[in-house]
Amino acid sequence: MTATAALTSPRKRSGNGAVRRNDADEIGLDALVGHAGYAVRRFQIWIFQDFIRTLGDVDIRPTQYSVLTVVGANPGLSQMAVAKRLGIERARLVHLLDSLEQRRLVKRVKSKADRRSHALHLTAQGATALAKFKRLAAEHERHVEEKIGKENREQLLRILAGFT
Amino acid sequence: MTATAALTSPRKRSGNGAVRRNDADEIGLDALVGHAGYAVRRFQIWIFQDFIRTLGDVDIRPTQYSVLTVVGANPGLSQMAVAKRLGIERARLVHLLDSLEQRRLVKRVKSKADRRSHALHLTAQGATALAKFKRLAAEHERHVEEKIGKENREQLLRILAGFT
DNA sequence: AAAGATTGTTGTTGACGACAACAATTCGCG
DNA sequence: CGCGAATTGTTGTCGTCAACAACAATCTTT
Repeated sequence: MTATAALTSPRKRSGNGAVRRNDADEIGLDALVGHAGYAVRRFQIWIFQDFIRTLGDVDIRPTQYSVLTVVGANPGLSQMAVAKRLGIERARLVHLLDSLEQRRLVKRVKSKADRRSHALHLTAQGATALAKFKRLAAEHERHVEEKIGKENREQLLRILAGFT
Repeated sequence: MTATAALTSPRKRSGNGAVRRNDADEIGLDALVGHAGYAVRRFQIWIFQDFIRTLGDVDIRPTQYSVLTVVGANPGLSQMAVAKRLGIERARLVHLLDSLEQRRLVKRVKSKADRRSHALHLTAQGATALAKFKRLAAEHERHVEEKIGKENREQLLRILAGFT
């Protein structure tokens, strides 16, 4: 089960007689191939890069998109509620909202019911912008489908549904 | 397909008559549920937290583990080769190796063949330590299995095999 | 009314990815 | 052969993100 790499193709050699194995595809991952976390991590990096590239023109990153989506679907939520729902630190959400509010996509309304908290709403501008973001995000999702296959993507969503 | 939350359980009310919907399970994610990236991201966070907790006693993080595993399976690799294979910036790998070398788990040997590069090896101490890390990592992997199911984990590894 | 909890905010720390610059060394090509 | 181009390890900066800790303002509990 161990040295997979050492057995196959003839090795390139440099000036002297030393073995060169710099080529990535000859290097075995050993135990790493059995770890879900490694594969998931690599996939997550790929998927975020594609998302960022696909929504590059509108300059929206995955976390910003998730906040806009949730606020759009649940107007009036407090920052605490959004943070809890998305698994974001409330300290971090502060900066995210600062940015989104500066761009006039979201507004913080002082809650009458609980004067500690802010009720979050999309601006009119934010609502139309979000519609565009969703179209681009759907395009990104098609990239994912092309990469891993339609059935695999659906299977993946089913397997991981519990984490949303 | 929209307001899933608004229909069910009776709402808690605060002092006045305002509706409270702070409870996370009442908040809809809207378009987010169809996005693989969101699910993958949440899962990846969960899985890394479990890895870090399970290997907490030995103070090894996922990236460190991946470096040790690859060096252990391919002694003599250059830093560049390891970085490329694992998708790590070579600048970042420098710090990772600094830490691992200080802990006497890895050593950088000046390569005779190419005097620019370092050949990476586990120390004897590093080899026995890695064996322990692998046992703990296998324990972590069982946690994953318990969380999503044996078949689902295998399915996941199959779907994402291309990213390793 | 007093004690305790919650909300938004600010700040710090550390892991991480992306980039840019640099010296030492090797490689490619004329 | 020799010289310019490329590679390797290193240092440094910048921005993202998770995890904490502290704080003032404001509820809630008793």
